[in-house]
Amino acid sequence: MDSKVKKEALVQFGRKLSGIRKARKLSFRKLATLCDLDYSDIKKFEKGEVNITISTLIELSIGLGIHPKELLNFNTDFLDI
Amino acid sequence: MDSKVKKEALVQFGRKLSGIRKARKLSFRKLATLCDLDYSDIKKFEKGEVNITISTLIELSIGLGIHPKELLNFNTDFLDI
DNA sequence: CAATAAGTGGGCCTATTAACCCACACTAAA
DNA sequence: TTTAGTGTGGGTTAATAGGCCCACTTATTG
Repeated sequence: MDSKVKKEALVQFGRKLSGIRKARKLSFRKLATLCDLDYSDIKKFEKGEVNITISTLIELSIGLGIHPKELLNFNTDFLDI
Repeated sequence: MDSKVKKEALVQFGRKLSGIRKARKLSFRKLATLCDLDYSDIKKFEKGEVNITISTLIELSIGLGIHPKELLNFNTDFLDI
């Protein structure tokens, strides 16, 4: 797919994740513990550097206590839908 | 993560994708063309055999003309959230 | 009937995700 | 001052997703 769209989607996702984590006042390491993920990876996700899989997204949603779809609840003006 | 939860999430996602595709009366090959994906892979997604990444999910949502979060809009009773 | 489209199952190779670890600087609190 | 917590950047290795291709069977339709 168009790599610009892909990159933008990952950045949007990262911003969403970052916003939710901060709203809960969780540090990277706290969230990582809750999600059973590595703390340094969370940062990479938030920077949009990693094209994560559904299972990782599920882990994040479990750690944050939200529905997985919430993590994709961002603006999609950059998409042709 | 617990592989049972992961498996269940992928199956739920697959069912959702399958339902939306059928509602639009799209064959695997038609949807594959719209999404710029391989037709045999769509089937694997719908069977929950592949832990797809966000960018693939975005491609599917573009092809289906829906918001990406819709593809994760499934029942999450199997999750502890 | 013949041709076209669709469903199904299998396989291959490369890029990269998942899952780790480590080190250092900075801050705040004990 | 020391300790604990945090942000940040960098790295490694095994597993697997992405992106392909092919073959066969089963509708559908012209």
